Amino acid sequence: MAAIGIKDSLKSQGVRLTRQREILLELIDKSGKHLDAETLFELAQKQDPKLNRVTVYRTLKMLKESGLVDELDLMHMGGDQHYYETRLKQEHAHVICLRCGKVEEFFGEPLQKLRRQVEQHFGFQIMLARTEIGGYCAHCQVLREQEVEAAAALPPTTTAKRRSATAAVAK
Amino acid sequence: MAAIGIKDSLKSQGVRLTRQREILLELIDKSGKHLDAETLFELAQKQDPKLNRVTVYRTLKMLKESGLVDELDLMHMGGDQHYYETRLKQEHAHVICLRCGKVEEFFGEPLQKLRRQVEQHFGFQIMLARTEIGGYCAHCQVLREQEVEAAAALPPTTTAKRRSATAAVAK
DNA sequence: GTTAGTGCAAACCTTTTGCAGCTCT
DNA sequence: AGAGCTGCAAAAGGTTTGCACTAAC
Repeated sequence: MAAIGIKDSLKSQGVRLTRQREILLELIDKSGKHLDAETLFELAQKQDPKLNRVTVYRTLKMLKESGLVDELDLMHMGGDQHYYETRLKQEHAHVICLRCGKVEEFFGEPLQKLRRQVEQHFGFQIMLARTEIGGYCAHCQVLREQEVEAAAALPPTTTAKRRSATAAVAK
Repeated sequence: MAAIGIKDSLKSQGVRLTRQREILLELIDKSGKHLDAETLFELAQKQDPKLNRVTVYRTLKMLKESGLVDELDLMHMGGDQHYYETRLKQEHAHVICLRCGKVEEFFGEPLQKLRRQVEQHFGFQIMLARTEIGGYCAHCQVLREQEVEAAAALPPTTTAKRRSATAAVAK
């Protein structure tokens, strides 16, 4: 398990490996990706009911600052919380369906190319990069089409406003 | 001024053009880019002291949902607030210096290429995309180098922790 | 004249901070 | 032993909501 890599990295930085951190590290690394603080907290509490939410935040902050995990927004799909994933060697974009919430990852050379171009163009030293793409997945495109039509047909209440409402995106 | 385009777009959606919205629209469109809600609020208040902060949030939300402005995080440089810019035809990445806070914009074909690849690869319908790159600008790289060395030299207090602290990034 | 939009106050949600006590190393 | 870490409570920061009043069309 890759969590060992993280543990070693932390130890070499003089960070204490507490019971709480062991739990959180395991969860972040093993559980499916893109956990937010609250979810991580709930999972951790199952293993240690005493573990406090604050510890989760403190640990995430530390991991983020150590460059061991990346913080994502995922287009604020479910509110304004942040999501976390262990940092991969390979840069990737997150593709988020605004209807079903599914998150896909996309690896491709345009990302590396972009990186190189920015470094050259600005003489910039890149520490972290994040690409998030929001839209509708193949499956939801047709469902959304139906929803839009249904909404436009039924309520003869407001007229013009109706159209724009279909562009609204869950916050 | 481009704000007219936005106004027309709103009118065609049946959105009322109030005095408050006129003020906010002008500001968003004319003022330098990347305003956050609070700054926008302060600017707007100079023109109308009665204008409420809540109206700013409501207006931004509406513009965002109408696809007229884009919401940015800018790597959470100054906290967790969001930044806004009128949506450009041309997609671009935001390059943020983590030391001085300067934000550069980068236009380049890798962004279009990435977009096309994601659409093809997943059969995805892209509604919005965001690329943010954090690091150190040419100017701050040397300054940071000095700061890091100074920090490593002076305080002989904590030992190992010292090294990791240099990796810490302003939140 | 309607209905959308505004202001105000209060709530909400996520994240941070202060401090006393606990625990890794 | 002792600095680092945790838990608890409380605060902070950003954003949203309920409701009565106002103003745009």
